[in-house]
Amino acid sequence: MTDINSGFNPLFLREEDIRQGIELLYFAYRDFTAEPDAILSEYGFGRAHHRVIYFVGRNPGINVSELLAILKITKQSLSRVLGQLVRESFIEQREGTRDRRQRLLELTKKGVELERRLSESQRQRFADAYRDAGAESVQGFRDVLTNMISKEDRDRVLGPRKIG
Amino acid sequence: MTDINSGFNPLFLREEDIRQGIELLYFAYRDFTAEPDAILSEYGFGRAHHRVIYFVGRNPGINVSELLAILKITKQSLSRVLGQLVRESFIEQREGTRDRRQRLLELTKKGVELERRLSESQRQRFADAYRDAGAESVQGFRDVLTNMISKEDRDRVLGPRKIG
DNA sequence: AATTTATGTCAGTCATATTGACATATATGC
DNA sequence: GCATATATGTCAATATGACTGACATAAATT
Repeated sequence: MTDINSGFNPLFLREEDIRQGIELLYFAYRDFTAEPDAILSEYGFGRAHHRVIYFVGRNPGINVSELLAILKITKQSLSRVLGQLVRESFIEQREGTRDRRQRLLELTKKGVELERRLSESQRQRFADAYRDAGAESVQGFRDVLTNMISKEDRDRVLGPRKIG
Repeated sequence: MTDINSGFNPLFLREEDIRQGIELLYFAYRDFTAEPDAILSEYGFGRAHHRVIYFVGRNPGINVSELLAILKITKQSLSRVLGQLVRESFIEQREGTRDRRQRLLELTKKGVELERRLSESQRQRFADAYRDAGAESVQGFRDVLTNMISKEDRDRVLGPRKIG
């Protein structure tokens, strides 16, 4: 096995490809979240708050059930985080019109500002990667990641959602 | 702003690209870790154990400091997880030869088996995504993710490491 | 009127991370 | 050889974000 990189052993190469893919995903995800995490800590928030702010911003008027379905966490877990965001006026709730039991969520002006600030750092990182890798690479990036996502979640990323 | 998808507003489209990238990364990472997480819970382990097993497997003979540098966690955090893995014979330690203070880590047979089992589920997911997206896409995937990783970590993923 | 649904809340637990302080053994520089 | 730096370990306290289980309320549905 001295010919590791010469293509004699495709099975080994495949294994190496996988390992590289795993590491790329691990490090990219970690670095991608590092800066938002730092911003959030200024507010005493964590990554969970970011996710709530993100998906409420992305789906204005979303109700609690649908938010839980996207995040795949329990209502007890969401409760504390969402409660904080509402109390500190990053998110506001209104009663559902068709169903008055629902709480429809949306970002306040303050919430929109924080969301912008958080995505800006990610936008920058993405834009840099986009520029350095080129448009074709970006399409490949999308295709591979999309295929890695379970069907259920895939619709969420790709499909034009109508919520609320 | 009725022409959202017609290309009149490149700034908006760029914004949409970013959002899609963010979501792809979020969902892909979550789904990618879901199956290993389930396997780990059989052993009473969590994702932290996976990371330790993974990087020790990838770098046999790694010492504690270098492992800490890769994981970017505190030694107190590592301690509990690594301690468990050592006590339960997934990882063994030997004294450094050049420096007897060092604990050089490697997987036991049992550890290698668990590592295999964990990566197998990820290998499968990656292989499926690879097949569906095609070889060119995989290269794009790699390029974009690589550019998203901070320089420091980039060497870790790409460079041939010699540790121990 | 009975049941289901949307949401909330109380209480306890767990995993993973943190900071700070201190301990020990070994290596290294003067 | 002594002083200092390094590699590692450990005790203690704390925070975040997740979990399960049980119970409560209001509104919608059948």
